[in-house]
Amino acid sequence: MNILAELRRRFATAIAALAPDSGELVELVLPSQDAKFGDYQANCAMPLGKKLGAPPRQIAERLIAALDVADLCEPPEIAGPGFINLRLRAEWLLTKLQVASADVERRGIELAAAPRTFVVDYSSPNVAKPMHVGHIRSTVIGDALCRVLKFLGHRVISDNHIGDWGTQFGMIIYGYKHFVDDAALAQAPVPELSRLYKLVNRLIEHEDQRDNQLPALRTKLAEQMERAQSLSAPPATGDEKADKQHAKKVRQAEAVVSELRTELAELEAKLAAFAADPEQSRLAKAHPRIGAAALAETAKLHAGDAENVALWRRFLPACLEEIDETYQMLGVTFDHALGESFYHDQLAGVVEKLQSQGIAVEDGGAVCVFLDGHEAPFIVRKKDGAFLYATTDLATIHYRLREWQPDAILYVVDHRQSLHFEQLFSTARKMGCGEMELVHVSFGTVLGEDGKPYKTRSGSAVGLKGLLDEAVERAYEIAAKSPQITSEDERRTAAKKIGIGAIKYADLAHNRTSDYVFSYDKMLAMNGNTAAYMQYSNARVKSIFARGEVNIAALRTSGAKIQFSAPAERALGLALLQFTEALARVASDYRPNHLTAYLFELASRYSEFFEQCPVLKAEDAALRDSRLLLCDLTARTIEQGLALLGIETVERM
RNA sequence: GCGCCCGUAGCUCAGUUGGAUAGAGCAACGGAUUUCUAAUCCGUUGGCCGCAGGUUCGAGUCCUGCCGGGCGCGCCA
Repeated sequence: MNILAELRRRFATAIAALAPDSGELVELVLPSQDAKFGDYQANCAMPLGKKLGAPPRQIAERLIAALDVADLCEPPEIAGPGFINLRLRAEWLLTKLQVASADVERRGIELAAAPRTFVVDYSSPNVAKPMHVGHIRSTVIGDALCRVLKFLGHRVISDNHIGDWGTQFGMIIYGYKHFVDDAALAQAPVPELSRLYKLVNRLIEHEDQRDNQLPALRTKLAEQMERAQSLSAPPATGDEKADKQHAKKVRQAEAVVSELRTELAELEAKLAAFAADPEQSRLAKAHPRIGAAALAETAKLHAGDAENVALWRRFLPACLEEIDETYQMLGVTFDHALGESFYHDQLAGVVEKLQSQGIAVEDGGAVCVFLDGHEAPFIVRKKDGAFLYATTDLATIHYRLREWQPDAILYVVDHRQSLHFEQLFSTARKMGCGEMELVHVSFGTVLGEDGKPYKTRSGSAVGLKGLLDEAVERAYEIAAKSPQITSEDERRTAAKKIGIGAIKYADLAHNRTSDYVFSYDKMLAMNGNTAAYMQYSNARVKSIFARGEVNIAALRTSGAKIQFSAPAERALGLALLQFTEALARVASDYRPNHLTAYLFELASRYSEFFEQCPVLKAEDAALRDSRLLLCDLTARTIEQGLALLGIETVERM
């Protein structure tokens, strides 16, 4: 039951009676922020008053007269400039709670009246490269969105657009041809391939740092120093504004120089450290221009070279296995994992189509799409003939359109790629993709406690597996503290659920559009808006049934009635009925933090209830049953809510 | 140079798309209780919502300009 939607339906009729073309004003029916203003409030009398040229309070009266809510609300009240405050009738709430309680399958949550088809594109790691902290948000947010949309009755197709056809594979092939340890490969392919990738990657990185980055940085530093120098002796113009702007430019130029200096020092230190390792320097000397060589292997693969294609076929399963291990740990699955390689034979066709439609033109040897509002073109074919991820993404849209006819494709990808998606979507629309909604579900960066992007001390990306392991390890301490858990086995299982849950919840609880600071201590805290707190709340609620030896499943369908004997019960009951609204919000703006906020709110309502209302020691059996049912519905809501976030619960904690 | 995003309590973050007196957790301080799991609950302190204008019944939210920060910008993904 979606109370808000129901109230809006009722108001739509009333508004139409006053002003036929003001349907959008139903959006101004909202949950009240303060209980003293009732449960919900309608704020449409003010704009309507303006439109109709009448005092808002008078409009409010006319709205109420035209409004048919007697079955669900107490008589509406007008307050302030014309707010209409609505308080739901207890009997009505109780009826709806009773329905939710008895509905074992879906606890009263209705399926979408108009189901849509969503393709959700998320996670998208590069095979060969170990997954790192940068993949966590996409994976976790995408998974949660899939679960919520599916639960609401939509058709959801999750597709992991893995990078299985790029340069990293060239590196592995190069590594295999020059550094392979055959015995190790035969025994355990995954670690050996991983070793090869890392080795080649490090050599290429070093080469790039030495031959490209270092000189470039030096040049840039010299330029900027010169610039700072030339700025530092300004002619005082007497114009205050111009002088201020000049001073700002000087400050900025100096800051840039100091930043570049630090950068240069760091780079030099890295190169020195590399040179100090005799084995590494030997390899670097033995493999000059390794970057170009790896690219050549990639090019051969793309060109269909028999040996490289065979190696690709041979190595890919092992690489996927490695990734799957992480997904298993996270409890994340996909309907499809159609990677870049799946589209490689469709790319030429995409470019041809763009050109024949006159959307793309050749420019400087490359095939480009020039778009309004963008200076830089969207390049779909390089001058050397190779295709880019822009090309693959367009081919992917075509394939999805043809194969699944989606109403929307969601790309759960970090915000730095927003320009790419703007261009991609514009180009796709030019090519024609109907009414389909294309959404970049963007998110911010995971930061360390210093406020900078989360990195290891040496400056490399933090491996995802290690990150998860550490969370589980730390969660073990929580499990070990529980007097409820007695077996080592249960402790281990609980630690996994608490640790993984903590990481996921911390991520999902933040507004995805902002960056957030990664902190084990905060995410594993037993207080506040964390998974551990929610899991603990749930375990505590459920412990009541065991202690009271209650067969709660039987009670649900026994016909026992829920009643409100105290304000805390009513407040809890109302919160329980608002679960649907939270889910609807998640689905409408693709933001799971609406659900975490709801769950935390629900847990607070439950705490107050639990404090004020004895359950097992209730005055009489009927009240005890009623409260048990409220407890049960709370636990089921928390469990269902966490499950929709991809988070498991524990029985004891 | 151009474009996008951000600035809310000491810290970490919400703020239902323009609604009433801006919220939560942590930290600090003060209370409660013979526990249904004290991993609790209640209260107090703490805010020029970066600054200045504007729009209107009403602005943390919208528009403009500044200040401060992040990110991106032709052949990487």
